[in-house]
Amino acid sequence: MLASEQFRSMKPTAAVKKGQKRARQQRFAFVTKSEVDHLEDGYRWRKYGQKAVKNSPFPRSYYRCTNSKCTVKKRVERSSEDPSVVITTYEGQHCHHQTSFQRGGMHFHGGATVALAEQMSFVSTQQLYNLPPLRRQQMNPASSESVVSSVPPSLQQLNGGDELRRSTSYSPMPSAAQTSSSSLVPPDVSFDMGLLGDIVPPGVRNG
DNA sequence: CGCATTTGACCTGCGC
DNA sequence: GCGCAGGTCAAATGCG
Repeated sequence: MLASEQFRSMKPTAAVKKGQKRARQQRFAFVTKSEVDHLEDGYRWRKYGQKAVKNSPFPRSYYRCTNSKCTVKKRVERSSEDPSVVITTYEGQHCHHQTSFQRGGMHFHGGATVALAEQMSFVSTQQLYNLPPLRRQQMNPASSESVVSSVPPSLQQLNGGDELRRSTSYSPMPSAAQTSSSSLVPPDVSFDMGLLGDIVPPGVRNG
């Protein structure tokens, strides 16, 4: 309570920072079928806020990359239509490698991560935010291979490639496809997007 | 002890 | 100009 009062006095500083809010950054929306809100995507996220949104009965959570040099933000909200569907919106791009995928990581629950990743389906930002078209190679069915190959080998190593690759190689998730017509990418690609961190860059960074 | 999460309040932008 | 909704901050609290 008292803290709040002190807080107010220093609020002005916040106003200054607000300017960043309007900054146009690359945004990527993912539709993930999961029971948990906090999806493991290979990075460490720190929750900095939670807000109830109008369109959904579920609160929206705001996460920020724990890397002080990384300005990537993530919004996580559940679909009002399908509570089991989690919509994750990434904003910005990572300037570092994954950190939480390391074995023994406090927040890394191996199986869960993979399970989630495989269920991830990329949704064109345009569909959700009506943003200008993004150059996404993933959009081309024929390029799916190139997408997979675009995954930095080092990434797979970081993640314990063998384990992940095995996990991502299993059968597609029909449920995910049903979740939204936007799941136009195969499981492998979906997973790729799940680790977006360094993925974002190729086709979009220049965009 | 350090880090992550929770929570309430404040600020900004947009629509009416 | 006012109100609403979204987004962010920082102190407090909890957990490992």
